[in-house]
Amino acid sequence: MTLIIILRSFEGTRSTDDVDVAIFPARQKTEIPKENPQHDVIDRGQATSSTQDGASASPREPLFAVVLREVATDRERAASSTLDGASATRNFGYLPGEVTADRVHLALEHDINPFTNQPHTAQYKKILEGRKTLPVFAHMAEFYKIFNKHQIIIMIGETGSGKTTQIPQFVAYSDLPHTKNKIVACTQPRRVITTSVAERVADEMDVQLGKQVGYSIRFEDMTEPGTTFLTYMTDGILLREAMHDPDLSRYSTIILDEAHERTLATDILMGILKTLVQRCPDLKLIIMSATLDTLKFQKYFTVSGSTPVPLFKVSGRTYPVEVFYTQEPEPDYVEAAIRTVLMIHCAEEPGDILLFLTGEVEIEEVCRKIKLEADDLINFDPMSVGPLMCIPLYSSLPRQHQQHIFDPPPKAICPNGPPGRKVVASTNIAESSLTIDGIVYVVDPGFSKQKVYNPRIRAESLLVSPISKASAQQRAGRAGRTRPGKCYRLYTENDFISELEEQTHPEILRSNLANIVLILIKAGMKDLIRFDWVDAPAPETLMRALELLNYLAAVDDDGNLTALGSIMAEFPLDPQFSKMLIVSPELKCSNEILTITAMLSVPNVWLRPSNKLKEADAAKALFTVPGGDHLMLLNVYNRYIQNQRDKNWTWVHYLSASALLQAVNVREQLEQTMGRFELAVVSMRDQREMSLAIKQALCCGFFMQVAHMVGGMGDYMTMKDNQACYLDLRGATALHPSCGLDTQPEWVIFHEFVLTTRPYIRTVTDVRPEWLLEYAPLYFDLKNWPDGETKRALIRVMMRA
DNA sequence: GAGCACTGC
Repeated sequence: MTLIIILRSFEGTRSTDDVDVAIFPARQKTEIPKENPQHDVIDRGQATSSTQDGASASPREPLFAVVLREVATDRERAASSTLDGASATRNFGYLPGEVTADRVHLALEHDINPFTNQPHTAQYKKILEGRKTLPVFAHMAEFYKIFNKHQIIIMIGETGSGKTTQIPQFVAYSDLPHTKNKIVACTQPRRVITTSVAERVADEMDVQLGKQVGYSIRFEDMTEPGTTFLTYMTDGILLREAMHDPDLSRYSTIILDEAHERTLATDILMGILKTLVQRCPDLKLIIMSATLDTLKFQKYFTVSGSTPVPLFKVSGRTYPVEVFYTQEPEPDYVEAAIRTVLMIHCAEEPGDILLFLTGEVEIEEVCRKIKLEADDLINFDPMSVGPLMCIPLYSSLPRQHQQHIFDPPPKAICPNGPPGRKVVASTNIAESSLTIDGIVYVVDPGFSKQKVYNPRIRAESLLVSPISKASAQQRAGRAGRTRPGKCYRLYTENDFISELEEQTHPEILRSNLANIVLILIKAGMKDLIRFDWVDAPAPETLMRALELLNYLAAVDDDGNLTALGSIMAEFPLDPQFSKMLIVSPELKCSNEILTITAMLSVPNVWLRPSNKLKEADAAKALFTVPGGDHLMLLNVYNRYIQNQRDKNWTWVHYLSASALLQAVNVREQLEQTMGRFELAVVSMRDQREMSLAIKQALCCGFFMQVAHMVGGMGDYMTMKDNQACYLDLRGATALHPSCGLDTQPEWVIFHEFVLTTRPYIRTVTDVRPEWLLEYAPLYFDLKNWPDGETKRALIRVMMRA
């Protein structure tokens, strides 16, 4: 078994990467030092407007019409040598890869849009004037000097430098992708930014969105093949494309933006592109990042022995932020945060406050307390303290509630009274995804919830952990977007310097990689140990991923992709789900499995507002079905469809309308993928038969997420892996209280393992052990199991059969 | 008898 050898070789190189959870030293009280504050002034970029040189051109001649002709003649010249080089001068030197900033300025000032040959609209000039004030714009000449000469560039562009909108346009002028049927791509980690930036750039280039400039995100392709030459896309989309076309041959230049965020997809793309650029000398690559880990990228992309990949730096345009630290560590950051907010409210100039917390419950609690305290202050002294409004912000908050962060601060209570102030208490969503205008003060306790993956128990879980220096800097920066601001860090400067990691651990070191490994194998990269990772994941994580894929029969014992695995890779899902979907037509329940998969792929649909807990639980109980939580999700979805996806209906039943709508979209997309492989969408009439079939399908995908009740007291043992199925109850878990089962079945399949007040399994359905033995004989090969209650139970099941 | 940080295909 080669797979075993591959796995062994992982074991041999093991350097398990346990995530450090350093907690700040405990201590007594907080003081915000007002005198002698520590300054941490954030670089203020200059807004320099570019200067135009005197290169003259007849203003009416369409420039790119000339370019197109020139390129054509260039090709002819190469073919027949009938033309001399003079034409290049006549046509302002527009040759791919040879353009200069002077020429581009000329084109920008021209009356005719070179990309459409239409006269520019009135708004074009107006927008152009704005663009000229962006810091990046002043560095155009420098950019072309580097870009024309090098295949790879690392760009450091701080917040507000304009890199995301301008650099792809600069590239387009140099690559002239439309003249050679190529595309310039710029990836983003998030969908909203992708679409809004594309829209902005289409305006700047004076073209219609979806024509020359477009975007591509899941569920929405706003591009026109043959016309679009600049595409903004999410990194996941490009990764999917790389799976099908490892040469990414459509592209002339690929720009990976926000590389410092180190999303899974961007990390893998960096690995793929590093080898790809060596193979394809015509492909250019720009890595754009906001922080100084660009040196790491530079080192990574520089092939040993050759000259270093050039760095191109443009400073940002933000206002200085003064940073304060506490003199002593804070024993209770929540309490300290409340005190700091109130202190700012009483003592500081008008300006809104952004407070970073870790999760929904904490945020709601803090908002409630701040409101109580602020009301007390007003009652006590209405003439010196203004009203304070505290707004929660986290992603599962319904959209219309999220909108409140844009509300103006409350008005003064009496005509000459002190003005009101707005506090936004937010999760990390406000660190990079959402920008709130008017924030002048940031309160940063220094923690966030972070995903950690423990390959040994195969579980991802969320842990409240200290943030990184980079993250703290990002949070502070949020105070300086509209005017100079202040950031109060609720930890000591010493802790900042010595306790915080430089960067947040990249996602790839904190995730289950089964999905990624399948994509890489499908893209032809079988040798995962030698894959050139920016940061290599723990060998054990890779081993677990390969092992899972092998159990699911997606890869064979030699580590080769099977026919089944090849189809599985096409689904935008974890491999357990795709396996389950692919077998479901045989079990005559693919219609239902599609729905269950969609429901489990979107955020939690159950709303539970803190002031309506009982009502929400009662509403949820109405959806209960005997079979378990998976069938309950199916029931909710079907009722949602029966009720014409009515928002009102979702509201009265305490269901998330947006999550359900997402489920509809996901389901549609999965159904399309099923269709591509002629997997039928079928149902059974008999309800009892059907629920049995659904549970069997669940077993086909999730046989590794089985728990067995031991001891009869509601303690369950999860089967972490063949080796660790001990009687030891330290590993015992329980059904989560949200579970809809009214009994405690002996064998269950669970969707999530959560670590909160204790280990829980959530979203649970009872199954029969004989199905497990039937559908996953490889995994349940008892020869390899240690003795124990679970093994004995399984042997009894075998004997019965 | 609890609590889903945040993205992405």
